[in-house]
Amino acid sequence: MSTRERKQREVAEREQLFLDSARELIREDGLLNLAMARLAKRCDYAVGTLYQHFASKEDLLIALATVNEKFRLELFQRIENWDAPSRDRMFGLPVADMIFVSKYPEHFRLAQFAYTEVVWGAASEARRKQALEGSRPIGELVGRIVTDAAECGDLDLKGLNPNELALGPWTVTLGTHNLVHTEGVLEQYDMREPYRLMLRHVQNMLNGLDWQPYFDPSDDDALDKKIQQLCDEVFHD
Amino acid sequence: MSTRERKQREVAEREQLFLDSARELIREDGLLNLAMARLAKRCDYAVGTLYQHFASKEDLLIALATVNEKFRLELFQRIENWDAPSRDRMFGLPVADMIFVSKYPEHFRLAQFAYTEVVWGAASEARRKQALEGSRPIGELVGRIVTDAAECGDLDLKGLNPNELALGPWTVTLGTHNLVHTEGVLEQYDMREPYRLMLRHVQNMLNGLDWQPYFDPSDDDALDKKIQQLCDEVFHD
DNA sequence: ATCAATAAATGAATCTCGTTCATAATCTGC
DNA sequence: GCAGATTATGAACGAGATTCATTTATTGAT
Repeated sequence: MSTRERKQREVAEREQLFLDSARELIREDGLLNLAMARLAKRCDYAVGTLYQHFASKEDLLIALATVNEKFRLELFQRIENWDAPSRDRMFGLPVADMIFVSKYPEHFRLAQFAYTEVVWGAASEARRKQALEGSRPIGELVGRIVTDAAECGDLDLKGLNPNELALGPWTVTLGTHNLVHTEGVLEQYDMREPYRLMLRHVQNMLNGLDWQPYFDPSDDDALDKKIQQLCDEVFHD
Repeated sequence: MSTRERKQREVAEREQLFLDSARELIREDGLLNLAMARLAKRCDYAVGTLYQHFASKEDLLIALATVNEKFRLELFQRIENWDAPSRDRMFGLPVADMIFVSKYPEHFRLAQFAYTEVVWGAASEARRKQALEGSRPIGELVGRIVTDAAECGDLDLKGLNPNELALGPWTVTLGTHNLVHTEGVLEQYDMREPYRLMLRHVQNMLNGLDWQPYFDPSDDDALDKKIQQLCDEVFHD
């Protein structure tokens, strides 16, 4: 029955339109100025229609964060499929995040807010489940890289499970994303290149974990080369 | 003129009352359910009076985050004055954060939100300045510990300035705080003790930075002993 | 003690925005 | 072309942030 399929496609397209426009509006006016009525108007639909897709404003925010993460997962997958030593793949993840941020500059600000108790709690059960389902593959992917490293002898887990070990680099990247979105603070300490420092500190941490082969984080040229290599071999676009 | 002084003290006390009550309300009903009218009522004042202290709701949130950080600074200062090797003092900071969190469990959720562009932007210029002034001593304190470590030979900065180096452990702790307040995620990976992992990963990172003396992060007993030592010698209360 | 001048407190009124739902429009199968 | 079902609409409602005209309290001089 092609009518039903067309219908479904139209609904999906409309949802995409709402989400894309929401992203635009947030970029223009900021997260807290996102108004459901304005969003509906920009899309030439009535507010009621908007509410047929999203149970609440919070529901929409979670949905938006979730679709953003899909693109992030895609970048991560390209890293996973990259034929390189485990340590380079692990290091590739924060590099992928930098690329992700350049495409979705508002994502981590949104995520910070969206996964907050109140927003999370005001989203529908289905939406929350969808969000968790969406983040699971990322966790699994990182877990696989860690497990792989342990199996091939690049890394000793020292009693941690792969997720617990991955938490280290995870907090470094998450903390950096959050600091970047914290007004005034990085400026106060005159740090111009937080993301470059993030990469360096991830390398520091991987060294601290004895993840082989050792990398000299103070060697700026070597870091540049690694990044360049990633861009050439994985993100050539 | 004692009348004027009394007046000023009364105003300051009232401001404290507003802030304390706001903290209570947030703990009870969550951040987004904080209503200015309810807050005023709980304090037995009219909304207009509340607005004589805070230019807006956002202004109040920034003020609240700022006073919380004062207590955090006090804990950090006790670490700084502690007569111990530089590495133990550096490690003491995340331990202080754990104690801080047990006293102000909502602080980092609030901070996450409050330092967001929109809230930050809606606060008064004076309030923002006050917030930055309040955070500066913390940065300086951490910077002093790093500088001290470099000077006494425990640490090689390898081209970073003290703040840039401190950014590493900072992102680990900040990232952890944020993950703790992110609903559903840590549960998904079955991580029961995020703060203990935080300490372990900070040690990993300090090892990666070659901050002497080396510490074995996989030695659970040694970690327990370090924490116990800190509690005995610095936080005996 | 009294009074005018000043400062502070008040809360009803306004405005914005999220959400609902009775009604209108559209679609579906016959 | 039509009855019944489905979907879209936007006016109406409610909650909450903010304002400001009015009331109340304080001060200093007589």
